[in-house]
Amino acid sequence: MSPTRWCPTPEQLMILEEMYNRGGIRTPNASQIQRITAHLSFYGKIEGKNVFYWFQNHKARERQKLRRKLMSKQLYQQQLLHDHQQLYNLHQYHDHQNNFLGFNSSPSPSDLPHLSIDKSSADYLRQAGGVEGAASSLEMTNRTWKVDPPNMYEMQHCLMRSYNDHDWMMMRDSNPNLSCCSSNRPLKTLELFPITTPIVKDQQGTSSKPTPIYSSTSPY
Amino acid sequence: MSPTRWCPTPEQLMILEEMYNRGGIRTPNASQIQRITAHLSFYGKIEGKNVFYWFQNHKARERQKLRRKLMSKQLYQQQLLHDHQQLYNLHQYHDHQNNFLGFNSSPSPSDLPHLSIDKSSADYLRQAGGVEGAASSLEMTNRTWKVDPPNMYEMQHCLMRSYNDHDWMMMRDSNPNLSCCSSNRPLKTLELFPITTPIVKDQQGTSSKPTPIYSSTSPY
DNA sequence: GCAAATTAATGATTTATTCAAG
DNA sequence: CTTGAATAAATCATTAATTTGC
Repeated sequence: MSPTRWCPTPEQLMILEEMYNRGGIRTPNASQIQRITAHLSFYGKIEGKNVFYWFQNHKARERQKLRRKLMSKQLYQQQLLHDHQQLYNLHQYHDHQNNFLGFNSSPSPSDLPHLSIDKSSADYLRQAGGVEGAASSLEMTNRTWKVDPPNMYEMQHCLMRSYNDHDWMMMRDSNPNLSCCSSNRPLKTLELFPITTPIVKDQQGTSSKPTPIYSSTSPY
Repeated sequence: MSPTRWCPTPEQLMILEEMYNRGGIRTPNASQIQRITAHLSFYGKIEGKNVFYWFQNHKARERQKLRRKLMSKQLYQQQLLHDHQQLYNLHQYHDHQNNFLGFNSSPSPSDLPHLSIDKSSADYLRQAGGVEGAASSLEMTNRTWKVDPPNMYEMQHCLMRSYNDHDWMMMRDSNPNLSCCSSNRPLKTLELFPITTPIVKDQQGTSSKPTPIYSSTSPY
């Protein structure tokens, strides 16, 4: 039927987040998942596994965010200290990113009563003893900071460069060949114009978890 | 900054499309990208990232087109008529899908033979590079965190299975090869153009990542 | 014909989801 | 479970088509 992956509707997402934040649900068990799924299916197609995965990942990533936040706070304080010491040096720190921007501006569930989970729902969904301290609804964006790059490009993506066109990124070229375990070779430069014809296996569709291009969801 | 974006010449575009359609290239690895870039640079300015993005976008948009096409054919209204009433009934709706099947029926236009990639081109593009990724040291401290203890229910590794309803979870399994079917990754497409020795056999689904290319998410 | 105005394509980024190793 | 990495989807942003009025 639908070869596409689950794409949560805003309502679904909101409900899920409500369950996470207010309901304190972290790792719903099978029957909980089923109930949640049934509930959410009103707002769009969804399967139990989607719910499961969502909670898994959301929990993991909330923790990650929290940790990162603490970390950056530490760094920030260190930085402050450091800056303070060097206040009168000639160094100028240009604007220190801070472009972690938003807070989620999603409407609170109270604004959309129909979407909110009512207490009874939350109750029956709540797992026994499952409510944790719950970092609760701090929603931060994933974005942290970017090191301000000498040039515009060097952003994400490992090592993107902008100057020469062939020096765009340090492309690791894994050769999933068998030899991978026998000896670790040092990095070698890639030749742009290979002289010989490669014997190689690889390219899409070979080698272990292939490049195979195609995820199962692809109708190709 | 970003003065202007890449604007592919007709020749470049044609070659890229040839590579995509006839060559079956979808996600070129690093060395392939370099070679393609080198090749295309004859026809105009281009960098590796342009090639990378092109394949990303083209793949995504082709899939999108296809999906739309399929979508319109199939009764799509079932989803829309999912009413709220049904929710609280003891509905047993099966969302059996698991079926994707299409195979791309290789569109094959090449009206300008002199621009099409010839065999040698395709060959060298299939060469696998030899550089192995530098080992990145993981410094992640394992933090202690009491997992939500109450319900570490049976799931975890695959015991999630049908309850009364559909079996919705196939989860990853220690043995992902067999029987997994619904919508998990490791399915491969056949090569449209097995130019090089097709190593049909490889260690199925075990270890070894696909050709890494680069990550699109690393502002962390 | 021809630009300003609109719209469609598509290059480039960012975000979300999945995979699979530890 | 936790987590980094890979990938797909969504989105942003700019260029090309195209429409429209003159």
